[in-house]
Amino acid sequence: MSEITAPSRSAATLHDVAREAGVSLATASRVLNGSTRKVAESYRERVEAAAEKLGYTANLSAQATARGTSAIVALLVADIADPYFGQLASGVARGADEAGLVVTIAITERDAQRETRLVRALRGQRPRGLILAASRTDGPDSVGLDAELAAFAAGGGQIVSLGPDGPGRAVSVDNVGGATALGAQLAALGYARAVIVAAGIGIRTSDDRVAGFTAGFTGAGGEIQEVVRGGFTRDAGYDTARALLERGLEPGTLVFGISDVVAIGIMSAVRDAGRRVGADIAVAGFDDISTGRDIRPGLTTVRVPLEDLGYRALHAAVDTEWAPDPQPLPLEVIVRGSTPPRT
Amino acid sequence: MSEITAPSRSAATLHDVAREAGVSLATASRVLNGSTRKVAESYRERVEAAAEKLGYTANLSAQATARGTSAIVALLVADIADPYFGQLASGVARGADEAGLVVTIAITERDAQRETRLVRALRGQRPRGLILAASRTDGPDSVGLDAELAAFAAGGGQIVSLGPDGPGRAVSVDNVGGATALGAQLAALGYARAVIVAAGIGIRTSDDRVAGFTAGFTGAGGEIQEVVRGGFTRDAGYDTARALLERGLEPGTLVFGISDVVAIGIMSAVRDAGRRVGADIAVAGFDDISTGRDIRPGLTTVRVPLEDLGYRALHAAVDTEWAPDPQPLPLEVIVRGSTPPRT
DNA sequence: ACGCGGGAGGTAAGCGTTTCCTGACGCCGG
DNA sequence: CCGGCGTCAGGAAACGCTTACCTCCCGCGT
Repeated sequence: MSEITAPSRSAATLHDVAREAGVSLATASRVLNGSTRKVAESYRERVEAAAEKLGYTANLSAQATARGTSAIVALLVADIADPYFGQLASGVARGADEAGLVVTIAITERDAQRETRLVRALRGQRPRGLILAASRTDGPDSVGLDAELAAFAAGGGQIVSLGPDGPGRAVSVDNVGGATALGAQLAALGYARAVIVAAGIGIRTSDDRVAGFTAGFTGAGGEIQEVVRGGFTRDAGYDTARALLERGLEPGTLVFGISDVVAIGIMSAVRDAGRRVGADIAVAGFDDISTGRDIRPGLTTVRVPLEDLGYRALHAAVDTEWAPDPQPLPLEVIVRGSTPPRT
Repeated sequence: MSEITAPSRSAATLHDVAREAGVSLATASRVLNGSTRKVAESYRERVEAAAEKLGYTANLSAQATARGTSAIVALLVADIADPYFGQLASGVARGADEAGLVVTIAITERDAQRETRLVRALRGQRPRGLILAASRTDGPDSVGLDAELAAFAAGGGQIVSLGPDGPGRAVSVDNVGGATALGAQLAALGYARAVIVAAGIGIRTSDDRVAGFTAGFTGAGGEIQEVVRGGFTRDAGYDTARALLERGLEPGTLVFGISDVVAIGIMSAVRDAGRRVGADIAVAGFDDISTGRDIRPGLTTVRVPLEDLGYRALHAAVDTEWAPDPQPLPLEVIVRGSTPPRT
């Protein structure tokens, strides 16, 4: 037992530990926070015991200022309640945990100004890396963002973009290839007419999927009747599909939603219009979020390894050695009941 | 134009700004980072211009060490890909953004040891508050956790628990009341027999919902045939329901899943067993996650304002003035197609 | 004209760590 | 027995920021 430890209002510091162990700050630091230097076993034990006793945990902020580098990775997503981003974030978090890093998360709500503001706020933490998962458009609003990102990069931070042409390192999947395969396979199933519910023009993910699907579908003899624009949300899918249905949609038409979330909205709109998903109006999506397994009919889609993608993004953000994947991750088409064979 | 600014490998510091503006550190600090003291307009402008020019953003780590208090709130969830936690996290993030705080997130994967480790890691950031949303059990593993939480609280951090009897401030909903209402309403719909698929004994949320549902259902003349134990996941629901179905389940039985995620698993199991959800086996859940809207039949459930809950949790974590809600948030029963009237 | 008070900028002492550098000590070879 | 060298603990200077305190100056009252 040592002196009475006042139930302090602030956490134990390294100083406290050193005093308790009867060693210098330097020694305590070396023992507790990975230094390459050797410390005599007896000292080491004393320090460890003291730390344990006091419940000491290094103050990461102080560590960051002293070391000039933080143990933080920032993640920017459009909407964490969206399963797409949820699964992605899962992978990021797993990788961060393995690497002993902490993830801070911010939500853009798909608002460019907000995104700029958030990047600026996150920049304050001097994170090692910043993962941009909020599929953003390069509209006029992006100028402020670019400045923030440039400042971040200038400060030595690593930017990672999901998708092939964002700033920083890129982690991407083969949207074009996956969509092409999907289109071809659905045409082979007997679909002749398709409508695409896409997001805005200029959003690379959307554009690639539209292009791929179009190529695959028409290449196999199908016809794209229309590409309508919504967004990446369930409600966008619902509303867009609803408008489509009101204008009239022939039975047997296939509606391709740019993502599963959109496709799920489409399915609901179809049903609310009194039509049957599958038998009457076929629906396909993209991503294979886990919900797709549980809705009926099951949603035909393209499987994207979202968690894996998040994991890769994390590594792209923090590894010093990094090479872009030689080719984007290949994707797999999954046919379920929402697109029954049509013969 | 001033001297040549080397494209530095590290971000601009307050020092740089002060030099650029030709003022002292103190003045620059006062201008840029909220101080009560007045600074002459001319100085203010100079500093602001310099900051703008250099793309300066305060180093939050340094700020935290200097001020002795961080702008961070930590959030611990079981699984961020689970829509329940996703919606919750949404509310937390929104509140944090409003309050100018940053959220760091960690994922327990429902593993008590991991949770302990994560709390320790998060503690390193000296967050203002720690929101415990990972519904944890108070098993033997919790002793390490309790020590970490105590240490966190001793350091002046505010702990917030979701649910009525965790450590720190509590933010909770009226699980008992909601479940009672649900049970009563379903009994009134004509259901006479129910099976409950719950999580482990000792998990308060599960216990409360079981107790409430039982009270409501039996109170209105129904009979609880069995309470089986799984977990809070979709797969737990699926597997448990599957076992139940293999043992035989009379048509007209109601299966109450402890959460929507579980109920969705149950629905899939029912269908995979060749039975019909609703007409044959009725299913009800709890939470009203957004997926419930899009599956067919719609899932009967109790609406929990998850995002709002997250928002409240954030405020419980950071507000100095705080009083527990006089009574837990009331909940609303939502009857959908998964429990058709049975007459 | 002088003294005094108050307003506002600067100086410097922290905050909790890391890390460079000094210096004590022990061991070896000559 | 002494010098040299290697080892390892400790002192102290950073890191980027905040803030208590000091100082200076201006304007006012008498």
